[in-house]
Amino acid sequence: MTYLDGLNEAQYTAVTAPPGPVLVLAGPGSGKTRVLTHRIIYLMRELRVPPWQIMAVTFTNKAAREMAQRIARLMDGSPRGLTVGTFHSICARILRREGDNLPGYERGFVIFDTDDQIQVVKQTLKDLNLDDKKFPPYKMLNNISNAKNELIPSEEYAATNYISEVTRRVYGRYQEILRANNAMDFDDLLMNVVVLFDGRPDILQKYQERYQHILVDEFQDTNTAQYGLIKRLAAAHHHVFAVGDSDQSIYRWRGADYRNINRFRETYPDAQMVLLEQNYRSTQIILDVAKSVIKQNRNRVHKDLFTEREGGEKIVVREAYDEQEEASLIVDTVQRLMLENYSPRDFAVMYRTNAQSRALEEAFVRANIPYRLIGATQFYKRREIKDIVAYLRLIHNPADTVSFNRVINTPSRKIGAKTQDKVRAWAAQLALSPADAVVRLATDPDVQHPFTARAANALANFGDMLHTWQTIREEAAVGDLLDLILEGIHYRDYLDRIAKDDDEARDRWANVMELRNVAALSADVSLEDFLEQIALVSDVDALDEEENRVSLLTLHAAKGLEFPVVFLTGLEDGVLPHTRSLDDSESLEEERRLFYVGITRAEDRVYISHSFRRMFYGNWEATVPSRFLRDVPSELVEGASPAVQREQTKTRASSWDWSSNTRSSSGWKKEKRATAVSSPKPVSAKPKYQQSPDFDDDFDLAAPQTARYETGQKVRHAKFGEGIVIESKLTGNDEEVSVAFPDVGIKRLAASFARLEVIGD
DNA sequence: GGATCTCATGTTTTT
DNA sequence: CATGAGATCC
Repeated sequence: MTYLDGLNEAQYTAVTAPPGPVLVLAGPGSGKTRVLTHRIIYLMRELRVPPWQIMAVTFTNKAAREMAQRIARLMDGSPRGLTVGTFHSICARILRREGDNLPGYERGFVIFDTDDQIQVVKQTLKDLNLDDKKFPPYKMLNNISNAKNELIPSEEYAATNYISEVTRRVYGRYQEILRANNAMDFDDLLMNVVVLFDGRPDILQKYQERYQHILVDEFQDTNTAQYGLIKRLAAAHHHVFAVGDSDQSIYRWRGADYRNINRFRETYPDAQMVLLEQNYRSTQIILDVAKSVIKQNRNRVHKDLFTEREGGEKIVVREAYDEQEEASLIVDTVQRLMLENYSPRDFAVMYRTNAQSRALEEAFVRANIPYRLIGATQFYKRREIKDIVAYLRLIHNPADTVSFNRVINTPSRKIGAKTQDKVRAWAAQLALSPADAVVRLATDPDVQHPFTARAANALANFGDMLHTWQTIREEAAVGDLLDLILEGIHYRDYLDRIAKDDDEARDRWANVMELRNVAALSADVSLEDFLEQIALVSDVDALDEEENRVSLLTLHAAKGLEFPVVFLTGLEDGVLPHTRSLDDSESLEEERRLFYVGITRAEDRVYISHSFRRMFYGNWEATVPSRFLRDVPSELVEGASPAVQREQTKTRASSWDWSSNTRSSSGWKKEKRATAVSSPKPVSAKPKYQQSPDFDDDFDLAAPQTARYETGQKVRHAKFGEGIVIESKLTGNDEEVSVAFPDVGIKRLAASFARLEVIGD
């Protein structure tokens, strides 16, 4: 039984538990994926459960992939018929299989993503004559989504006030439109399976018999729909193996409810509970910090995390002056640690909001350290990808009016809004979808239509193309179909036209080619499956995970990952915890869990930073160090306490300009920086008239008022050597100089950091 | 039909 | 500040 050898006692207990409800409370780094995979193998090998009777559910494709891979490795090949997937993909599969039993839907429904949903809500508001200023589409959509996650259909949506009354109507109409488009949104995938099961006990029974064993990962993140789904499937046999950690529940705002963990114990009073408390990731110090942070939350199951990695480096807490300094502190530390055998991939910089990534990126670019931004603009949300996918979707499902609207005049074929309205009205008259109507126009020369010759011609051309694609899509591989589309619509030319510069056009085209590659890779996949795949998969870029780069990511994106060195930034009240959570204790606890998740990602070292001032909506504001820092025991921290650091920053800051042009000369002190900032000394760019006699240039970070470099100047840079200034512009509080260096190429440099020496014009 | 301007807006986002 | 959506102009 080699595969059971390396398990600790608690893991072993969980893996070998007798069939029945099992709840595994797994602390961070306690080997939960290991337990899940080994449990699956145990079921198959020891309990002789056939693989097709096992379903393992995760939230992300990545988690599903990892689990499947680990099983395959341990078993020498993937077991036939084993179901491992996300909630959404498993539900989509069930709905496809039961396509004929779904009231209101036809086979081959498509999946609408968030963008499409917004379009539908806008259409809904128009239909109902509602003002989209008063009822912002995304808010309406949120309400609808929340209702679906709670398994509340539109008819049961409680109209307790004006807003909810409107929401109820919007929700109802929204569903009608989805059905007319033969489309489901993400939430429908879950809810419709539940609805199907509730309406058809025979179908439910079929799946209950098929899936005798159900395993759920990240159980704390389940919402009511997901929990309801599991509960129904397991109602007959109770063979549910749930793994989760309520301390890592950070998706409450998406309907996730960690109380499902308690519900589990109510649903299955005989559930076996297993606590995984041994951590295999972090040092004891890191763990102790994490524990004292999370301890402050109420109503939680206490876990006594421990590790064999005694001691460790103390964590470091630093206050920077502003975001830029915070970023350079981090970059400096990364550079220093890279001299000690760490490589870029060992570092992760985490933040609460995406907006914070900006300053960090700039600092990494400047320092020439490779980084990757995780989860920024998703591949499939890019305009060019959405365009092409819309064509594919329309070919597959002519009822999809959202895609039709997107595509009818993209690239422009001179079919304006007026004509489009006419198309819709005319199609309705013929009882056809707009797409089918346009095809009809192209194929039936006798058809009556209301269009001018010019419009009719343009429409017929489009209809003709559509018709061709529809005809060949049976035989052609998705990749070939895609090529035909690109050619037919001259998409490359279109990109060249709309892009601001060559770079953008090239980027966008590269993305299209990336999509084409994905299509080519799935050569024998049907169009329907391909569309589903790309609708349910978000991270195409997860492919090159092996790249040796520093990771920049939000705390949310960090869950489930681990890094030797972790930087947690923006530990300020208003950022972490976020302003929007300050007046609600539940949200505040979730913010604290975010912090906890961040700390527990680290193996060796944790660096926490906050800055003294931060830009909010265009103005600088002084910050308050995060209340969470008070929960970090000072004996585990290297350096001064936040309060002491704040005093030191104030001393330093008295030299810096507070409101852009006034300077407090009275508090001026000629001392070296109090904290270990090792960034290059900024160069003063103050105009002479502002300088006082005892002015110390070393401390001046204030804005230059005039450009110091101009195009054509010869300059010397300490590292890059001699170069020629090709551009210089003032940016807020600095000057950005582009310099062409013969050996290294063109560099964009911040004048205050680059210390360029002018050597001639 | 496309470019340009103005105005409001402002967490987190596994699918 | 920076972005995006809608209106307005050409």
